[in-house]
Amino acid sequence: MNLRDLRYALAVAEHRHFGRAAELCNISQPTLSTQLRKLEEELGVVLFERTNKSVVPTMAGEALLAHARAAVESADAMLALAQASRDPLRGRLRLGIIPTLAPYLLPLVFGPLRDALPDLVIEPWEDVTTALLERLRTHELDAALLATDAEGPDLDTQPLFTEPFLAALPPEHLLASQDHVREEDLAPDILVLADGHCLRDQALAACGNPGLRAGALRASSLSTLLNMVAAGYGTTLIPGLAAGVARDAGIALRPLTHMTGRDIQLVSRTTFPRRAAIDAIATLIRTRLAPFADSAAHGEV
Amino acid sequence: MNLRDLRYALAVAEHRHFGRAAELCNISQPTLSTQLRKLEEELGVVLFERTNKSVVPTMAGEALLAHARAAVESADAMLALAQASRDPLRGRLRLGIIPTLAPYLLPLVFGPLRDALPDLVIEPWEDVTTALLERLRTHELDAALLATDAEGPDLDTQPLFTEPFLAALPPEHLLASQDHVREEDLAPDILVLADGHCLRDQALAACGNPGLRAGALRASSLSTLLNMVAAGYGTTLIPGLAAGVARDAGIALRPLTHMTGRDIQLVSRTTFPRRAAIDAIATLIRTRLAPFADSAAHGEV
DNA sequence: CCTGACGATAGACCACATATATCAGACAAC
DNA sequence: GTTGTCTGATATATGTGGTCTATCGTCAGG
Repeated sequence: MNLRDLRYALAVAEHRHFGRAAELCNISQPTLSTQLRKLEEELGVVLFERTNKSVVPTMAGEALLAHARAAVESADAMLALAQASRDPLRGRLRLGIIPTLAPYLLPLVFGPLRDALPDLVIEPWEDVTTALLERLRTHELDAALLATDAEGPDLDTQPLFTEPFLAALPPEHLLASQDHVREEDLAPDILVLADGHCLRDQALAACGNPGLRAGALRASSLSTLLNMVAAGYGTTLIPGLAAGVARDAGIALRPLTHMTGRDIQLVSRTTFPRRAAIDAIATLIRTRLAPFADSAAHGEV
Repeated sequence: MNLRDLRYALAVAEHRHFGRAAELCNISQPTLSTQLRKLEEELGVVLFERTNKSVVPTMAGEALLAHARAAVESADAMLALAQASRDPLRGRLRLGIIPTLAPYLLPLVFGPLRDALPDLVIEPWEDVTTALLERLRTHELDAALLATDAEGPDLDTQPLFTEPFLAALPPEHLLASQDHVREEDLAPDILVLADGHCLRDQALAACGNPGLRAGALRASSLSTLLNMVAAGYGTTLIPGLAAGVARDAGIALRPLTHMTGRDIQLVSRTTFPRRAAIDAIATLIRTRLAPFADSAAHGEV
């Protein structure tokens, strides 16, 4: 059975006239007659009682045509939705973001994104890198903002910007008297995030992977970590975009001697069909973060 | 767009595997790939993200496939209904019957009809001949039981049985003393039905078309007419099947000299597709009325 | 009787769905 | 590495079937 034939039958039912129905369907009258007869044969039911003067649906025909109408309407709804879905810059886009980036980056780019891509509904999802990659691979996310390289031929990585790390110190800390802080000097009393956060590994690596005290703090969020530093419990290493919040908390910030930092990437599946949306987001974030990157390069965070 | 392609897409969505989906659709895998790609091109939307290892619907695809599923389900419902409607002896059949026949014939045949054609739901409709023919021509009825020939090439007439007329007399009437009554003798004080009833015309014609007294009764039903005769207001001529009721009302019945009667016909549109149902009804009524016709032929009503 | 309108039918043509054969990439086993 | 297997994509030939034009049969109106 064919949707086309159903449309033909519905046209006949509506106009009760083969010629006019055929014209409306953009086919010839003989074609309409033939196709309708074939449909009736396939169904085993006569849909219309016809004479030279009249075309009237049978009782069974009325009932069957009601279903045909439902089928055609569903198909039309599908076409209409397809029309609306054609634009890759339209519709939902589920974007994963690591927790040490989301609270500081989103306020900078969410408004501009909405302005530039008004039909793109970005749905942020905050989680650690491994969880985001897992969700990306299972199609529960469409893209993710990470601070690590994503391996594998199934994933596509777009570099967005480099975010420098900063030493975060209690104001009264010895190192706070220096203009620059050597990464290794943070090691003795460094506080870090819980397992799974990429920032934890990167911070430790920058300081030469010191052994941590047993039972040392494993902060569940960067916010907690900052409060601990502000309270004087130790030092840490924070991403540049968190500088504002850290300063407001009364923390002393110093650039690092080796200018270590992390590269923020937009990762997506290579097969994801709405590449245009990914590219648009990447471009906008790059543009938006360019001034920050410049100033960071000069240590003016 | 084609229902077939929608089924293909739904099979892929369900199995997330081209090969197995193709097998289920009884087509080859290349065909499925090609058709799905064409569907996506037609819609302008990628329905599935595919790699060598996985096939996953896109978000837009999920939404579109929901509509596709609705369309396919409607089409399947149509096919199922067609299957059920295939039997012409199944379903509703709107049967018109003239008022001077319905009350006496229906009790004889309705039960047997239900037994013989259990899936045929006969919907009786009582009205005078012209109204029934009008409804027949406008497809508001499928068939009609009439006592007159229906003209026109659009109508088909099946004779069922001949119903003899009987003289109906008050018991004390002069003619009641005779074994047979001559039709013309009923003329002087004959009572008839209202305009439109074929029995009125036939009764008057049988009696030689006598002029009626001004303001004479024009009974709205045969039942009323019988009560008037029973009350001694005059004579009339009744159809044979009403004999029982008339006798119960205390009316004297006598066969007529010229054996006048009326031919009961089953009329339907020549184009009506469920001819088998019409024929089955006609056959059953003929069979059921055969004993009556025999006895009537011998005047043993 | 002729004319016009309508749906049905016949025959030719062409598009398109289909199958077979093959390719290209990814992954696992050895 | 190398090979084998599985995946979906692609190429090409083929046959079904939807479409057209031309024509018929029927009925109603002038």
